[in-house]
Amino acid sequence: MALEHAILVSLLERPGSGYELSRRFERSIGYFWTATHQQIYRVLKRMESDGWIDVREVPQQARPDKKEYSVAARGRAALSEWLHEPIEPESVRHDLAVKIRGAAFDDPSALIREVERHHRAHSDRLAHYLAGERRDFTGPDAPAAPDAGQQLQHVVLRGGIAYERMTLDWLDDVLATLRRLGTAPPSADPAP
Amino acid sequence: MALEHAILVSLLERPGSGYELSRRFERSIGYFWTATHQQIYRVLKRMESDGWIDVREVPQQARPDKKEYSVAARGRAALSEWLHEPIEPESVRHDLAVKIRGAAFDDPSALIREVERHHRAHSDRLAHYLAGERRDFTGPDAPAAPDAGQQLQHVVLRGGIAYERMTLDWLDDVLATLRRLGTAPPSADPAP
DNA sequence: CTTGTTTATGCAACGAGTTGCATAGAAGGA
DNA sequence: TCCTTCTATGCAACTCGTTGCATAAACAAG
Repeated sequence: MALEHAILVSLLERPGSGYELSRRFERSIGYFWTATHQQIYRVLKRMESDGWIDVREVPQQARPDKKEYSVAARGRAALSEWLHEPIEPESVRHDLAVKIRGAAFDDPSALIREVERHHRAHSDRLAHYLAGERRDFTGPDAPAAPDAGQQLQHVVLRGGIAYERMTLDWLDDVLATLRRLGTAPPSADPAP
Repeated sequence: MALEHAILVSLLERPGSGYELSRRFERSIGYFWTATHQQIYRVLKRMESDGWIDVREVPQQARPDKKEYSVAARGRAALSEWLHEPIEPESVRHDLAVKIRGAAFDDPSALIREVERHHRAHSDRLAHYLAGERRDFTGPDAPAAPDAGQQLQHVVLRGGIAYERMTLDWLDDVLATLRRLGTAPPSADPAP
C-alpha cells in the first residue's frame, strides 16, 4: 500500500490538514496517485495512532478549525524503509482497451465518440501539466537553481507529460483504426 | 467494474474455463487488465447465476475435468450496454513516482538500482509485446487481411508498445536526474 | 515411493477503495 | 430570505482485490 507513503511525501513537502491533502490529491501528487477525502481521513487517523504524524489544532477565523498534520520521526523512518524496499513494476488497468477489443463484437464506429471524448480529456490534462511546468520549472518565475526536491518533482511531471503525449498519439491511432473499420464492412460476427 | 466485461470479451474471443481465463490474464488481455484466479472464479460464478454465461462440463483424460464457459445472449447484451455508456478517463497509479518525489527526503542515489530494475522489467515487457506483434500481426505468418477483431487487438497492442517505449525513455530521464543529484551535494534536508 | 509440477477449482479472511450520507459555520448571490 | 458554495471533518455500508490455505488427479524426476 502506498497511500500512507504518498501522504508522508506530501506532508514532508508541506504540512497540512486532511482537507488540504484531499485538494492536493486533485492535482500535484494526484496526477499519479488518487484518493478521496474519506480514504485520506481514515488513513490519517491510523497514521496518527501509529505515531507517524503529529497533529496540531489550528483555530481559524471565517472558517472551521482544522487539524494540521506534520510528519513525525517515526513517519520519516517508515518512509525511508519503504523507499529502500523494492516494488513491483505496476500493471496498467485500461478499461478503454477492454472496450476497444470488445468493439469487435459490437459496432466499432459507435466507439468513436467515446474515444474522442477521452482524447479531449487527455488533451486538457496535457495543457494543464504544461502550464504547471511553465509556472514552476521552465517559466521566467521558476527558480534558476532548483533544489533536489524541485528537480525530482520536475522529472515526475515530465513523466506525466510524456504519458499524455503518448496517449494522445495512441488515441489518434485508435480513431484512425475505428474509422477505417467503419467504412469497410464488418468481418467479426455482430450480436445475433 | 470492468472485470466482468473483460471476461466477456475474452470469452467471446474464445470460450474457456476459469483456469484458462486466469492464464490469459497473465498475457494478452492481462496486459491491460489484471486479475487473480480467485477473482475470476468468484466473478464467473456471479456471471453464471446472472445468466450472462453458459457452462458446459468437459471431462478430460490425463487431467481434471473443467467447466467451459461461453457467453450467453444476456452477457452479450450486458457487454453491448457497457460499450455504449461513457467511462471516465482513467487516472494513473504510479508508486514509483511517489518514491521519486520521496527520494528528496532520503538518499536519491539509493533509488538508482530500483529504477534500473524497473527499466529492465519494462524492457522485457516491450520485447515480449514486440514478439507477440511479429507473431500475430506483422510477421510472415500473420494474416494478410486481418478482420476487425484482429485489427482492434493490434491497435491495443500498439498502445502497450507505445506505453513501454515512453516509460523506458522516462526512466532514462529519471536515472539521469538521480545521477546528477548523486554527484552534487543534496539541498533538501535529509532525515534528522 | 516420495516429492514436486501442472491442471483445475474453491473457501475464508482481510485490506483497499468507493459511494452515500451527515454535520456545521460562513460567504455570496438571487 | 433562501439557496448554493466553500471549508472542514467524519460514519456506515458496500464492492473490489489480495493472500493464504485446501483439495485433487495425473505425470515426471529422483
